[in-house]
Amino acid sequence: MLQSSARRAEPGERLTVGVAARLSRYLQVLTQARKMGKDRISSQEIADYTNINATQIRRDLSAFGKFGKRGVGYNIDSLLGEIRTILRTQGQHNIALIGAGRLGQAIASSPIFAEHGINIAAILDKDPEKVGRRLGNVEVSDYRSLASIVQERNIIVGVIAVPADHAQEAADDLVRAGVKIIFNYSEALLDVPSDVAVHTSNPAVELLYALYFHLT
Amino acid sequence: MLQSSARRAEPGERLTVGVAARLSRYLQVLTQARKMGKDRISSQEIADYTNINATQIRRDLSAFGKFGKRGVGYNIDSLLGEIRTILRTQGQHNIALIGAGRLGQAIASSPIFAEHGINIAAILDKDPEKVGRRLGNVEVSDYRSLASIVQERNIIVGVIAVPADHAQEAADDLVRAGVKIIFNYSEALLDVPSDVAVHTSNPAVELLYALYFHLT
DNA sequence: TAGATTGTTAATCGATTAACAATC
DNA sequence: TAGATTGTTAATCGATTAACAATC
Repeated sequence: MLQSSARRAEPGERLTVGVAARLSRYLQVLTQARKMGKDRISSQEIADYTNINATQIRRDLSAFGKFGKRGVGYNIDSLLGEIRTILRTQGQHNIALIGAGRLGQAIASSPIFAEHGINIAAILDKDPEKVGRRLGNVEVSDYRSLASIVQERNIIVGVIAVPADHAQEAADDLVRAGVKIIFNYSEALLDVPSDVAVHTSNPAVELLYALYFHLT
Repeated sequence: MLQSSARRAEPGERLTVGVAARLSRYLQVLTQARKMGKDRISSQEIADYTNINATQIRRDLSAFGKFGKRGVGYNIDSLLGEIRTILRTQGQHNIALIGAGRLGQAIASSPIFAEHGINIAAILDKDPEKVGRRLGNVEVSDYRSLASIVQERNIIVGVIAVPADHAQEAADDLVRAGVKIIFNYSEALLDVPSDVAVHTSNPAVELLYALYFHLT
């Protein structure tokens, strides 16, 4: 028997939610560490930046292969490649940004998406003043052309950066255009069909939760 | 023996990370549902908005008391009060926003913090052009007065909304001023003492993770 | 070699879920 | 009453952690 008792994940196997979330965070740390000129990193260093236990990190990684060197750590470039393969995020992904207001402008001008191979392929707004202007590298399009743009530019994610009172309308239009993943930066609760995934980002909620651990 | 086998949490007991995170999310849903004019809600409705299992929600809540009515659901106002008591977030909390650029402006003009009793008590920027202007209800202060403002205005949280290359400097200055909770909206990794909690928000990382479940 | 760090085990703890009686 | 939904049990599964041999 060559098979050891340690379980190694099958290639086609689906990750659990927890593992996928943690691998994504390792990806961010590795990306930044590389930018800072490092070429290797230990599980303890990743732990310091993510607040994820170092043993857990080694365990997560060793489920897919032996990526590290004992006594040395992990090579950042090769680990980045391994995790991208596991998460299947090697390619380029196109997203549409709804809303060219202050938040939309902040998102469009941030390098945060490009760094991870995510391409803002369209920015849409209803305001004629904003249509035609450039934000980042993208020209703002008329909101009414949402459906055709989603189809033409192969967009799979919609990012909602409009005030709460227009968020549901944007979600409805994205769903009608065929988008299955929505990131919601308004505080509104969105009603969508069950095959559409909504991620609502609410800094205030995260803050309340952080405060709890500070106050106790 | 009046004591049942179901364990009820002690008043002084510390919540686990998972419970505190989920309670915070219930808080958000309840806040929004109330704004939409509802006065009661079922565990299934909360489940639909949070993607947290309805049984888990009932279990989380029943650990602290019998807050619902069978056949009816939960009263939104009273449940809000109960959760706020559990999370000890009844009061007003003061935060400082570092950076009055596009992201800072978006955060300052959003109702998302005020809705949860979080008060943006100061906004700081290095740019003389921005100092003195008003964002939301707050006048932008000179970055150099950070330390004195943190002390005077009883600020316990710093929100970093500056470009990555200035984020570490902002973190260092916040730590020196005595702030123990930092929200980092840049993509930089921050080095801070171990008694300071850093929450880095990275939409790209969350997106990669959402994509994984979409693609598989 | 000596020191550092991985990969793995084993044990524990909390999260998750289906099912259903209780009860509004 | 009939229908709906909570509160609770019981069973399972994944997360977490300390410890340490393997090995770079």
